[in-house]
Amino acid sequence: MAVSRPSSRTTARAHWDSAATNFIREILDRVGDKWSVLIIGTLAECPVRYSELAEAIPGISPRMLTLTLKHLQRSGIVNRTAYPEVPPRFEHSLTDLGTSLLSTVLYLAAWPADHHREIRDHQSVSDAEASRTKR
Amino acid sequence: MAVSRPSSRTTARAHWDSAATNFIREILDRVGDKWSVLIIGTLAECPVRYSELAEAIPGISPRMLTLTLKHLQRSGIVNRTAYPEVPPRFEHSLTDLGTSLLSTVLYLAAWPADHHREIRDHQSVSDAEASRTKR
DNA sequence: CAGAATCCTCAGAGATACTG
DNA sequence: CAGTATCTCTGAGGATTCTG
Repeated sequence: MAVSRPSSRTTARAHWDSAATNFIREILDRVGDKWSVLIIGTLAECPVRYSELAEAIPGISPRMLTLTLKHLQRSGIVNRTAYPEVPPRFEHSLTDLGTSLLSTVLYLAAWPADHHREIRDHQSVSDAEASRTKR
Repeated sequence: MAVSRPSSRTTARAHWDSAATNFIREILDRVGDKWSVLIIGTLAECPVRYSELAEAIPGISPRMLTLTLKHLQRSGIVNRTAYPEVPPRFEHSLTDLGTSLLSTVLYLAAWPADHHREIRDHQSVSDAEASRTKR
């Protein structure tokens, strides 16, 4: 990662340059929220209608679905195509950029799957500690 | 990604099962916030003291640094070691779990770097559209 | 069907000041 | 040095209702 390490010996520690933090913000702005990843994952295979999205993602409100979709469209992740039919149909699909993002997100989602045991083991330990210090 | 696709033909669309959404929540809980990734990245190479972290991460308040560190400790990402010296010294380092998370986060951070051009190109397009519709 | 508008709330984030 | 303790305030997100 792009961390600048000043050559001067007076500053012993590296610090984040603004470019690196901007990269972090860039992805977190796109996939750091509650719904984006789920939407991106749902659009993975084929174009999806608004109501299908709402059905596929339990718990999302129409408001959040619309807002997140707009956000993803602005970010160039999602395409929205209108079909002037009756009843009206709007299909949402991933752009090329969105597809590339999907693959990194899949990588991300693999982490808790791969480390399931370590995560669970740690939790029992730290829960025990918490109850001990509380007493 | 673990998406269940019901075999019944009445439901055309896949929907997220709770295990899959839990995986998403799991990482987002850990790296979805503003500071966690920066802290994890700073701890990458060697143990770091509290004040070094504060210096390395511009703009973080003591409160957020403490809060995020505690959160990461609870999650088993970060170790905190106290050295009973004068002046007191506390070193924070990545656990094994934290190191594994770091590598997936580095992968994540590569995305905006790799797609820098596409992202920028799209932004000029959508900005132009925005100003056109606004008029 | 696919949303837009409106209202509400409450957790997260910052600033500031204090302490073992 | 390495944190707490308060206070405040913004804004993400939910519920509900209305519309092209």
